[in-house]
Amino acid sequence: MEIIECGNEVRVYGVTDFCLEHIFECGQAFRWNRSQKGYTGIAAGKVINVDYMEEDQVLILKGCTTDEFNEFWKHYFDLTRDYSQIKMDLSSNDQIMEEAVRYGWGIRILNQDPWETLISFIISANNNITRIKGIIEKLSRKFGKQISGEGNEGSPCYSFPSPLSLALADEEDLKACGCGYRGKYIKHTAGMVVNGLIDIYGLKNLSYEEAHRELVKCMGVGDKVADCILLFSMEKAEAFPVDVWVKRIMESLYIGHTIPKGKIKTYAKKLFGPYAGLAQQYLFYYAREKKIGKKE
DNA sequence: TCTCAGGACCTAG
DNA sequence: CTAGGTCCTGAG
Repeated sequence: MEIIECGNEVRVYGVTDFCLEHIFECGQAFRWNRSQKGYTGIAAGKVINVDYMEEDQVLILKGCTTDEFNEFWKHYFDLTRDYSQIKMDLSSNDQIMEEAVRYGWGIRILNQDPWETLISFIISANNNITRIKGIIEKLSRKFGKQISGEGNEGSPCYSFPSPLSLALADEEDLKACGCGYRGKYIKHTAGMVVNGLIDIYGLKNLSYEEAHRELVKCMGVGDKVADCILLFSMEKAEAFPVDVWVKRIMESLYIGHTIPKGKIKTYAKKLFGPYAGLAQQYLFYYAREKKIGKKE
C-alpha cells in the first residue's frame, strides 16, 4: 500500500478486492451516495468523497490528509484485511460461495461507529434502504451538527446526532423524521447509552456472545440487528445476521427447505467459521441483486 | 428456561 | 400489500 498526498486528496495505491458499488450497495452503510465521481459520504463527522480506479488499483480520497487516512479511513474501509485469502478459503469446496464471491468480489466490511450503527440498524428493522437513508438524513439535519463540506448538489451536511441529543429528543419529533414506532426505541436506547447502562464503545473487547447479549438489552435491538451492529462496527467477523434475503438463499441453495432463523445461524456459523459475516455479505449481495429465492 | 409461531406495528410507494 | 424485524403472547 503506497500513499501519496497532493492538494486536499490522498491517493492509495495497491488496493485490491475493492469496489465502491459493492461496498455501499450491500446494505451496511446508509450515509453514502453516488456522486459525479465515486461516492460522497459522512463518517466521523467528516464529509469525504472517494473514488476507485480498478485498472490502477488506486483509491482516491478527496477532503482527507495522509494522517487522517492512516488514523481513520484505512481501518474504516478495512484495508488491512486480506480479502483474497478469505475469499479463497470461503470458496474452496463451495460452488455457491464461489459464485457469490465472484459476483460481489469488491465487498469490504466497513468498520463504522458503534453508536451510529446501533441507531441506524434499529431504524432498519422492518424497513427498506431508501427509507432508512431518508430517516437518518432527517434525524441528522434535526439533531446533528452542521459540518463543513457539502453533499450532492451543494447541500449542507450534518453529523450523526449524539446520544444525548437523541435521549433528550421529543418522541414526537423523532416520529416526525419518519421513525414511526421506532422513535420510542431510539429515545430509550439513547437513554441507556447516556446513562452508561450499556458501554457501546467497550463491547468490541468482549467476546461475540457476551457483546450480543449486551446489545439485545437495548430496546429495538433483536438478534438480527445485534448481529449487524457486531459485524459492521465491532469487528466481529463471525456474526451472521439472518435477514429475509439470507434466509431465502440459505434455504433455497444450501438447506433445501424452510427452517427457523435460529437454526440457519447455527448452520452457517458451522459452515463458514470465523468469517461467517463476510460470507453473509457475499450471499446477501448476490441474493438481492439476482433476486434469488424471491417469491413470485 | 428455551424455542418457535403469529399478530401488531409507522410509512412510502 | 410489501419492505434487511422486534416486541409481546401463548404453546409445546
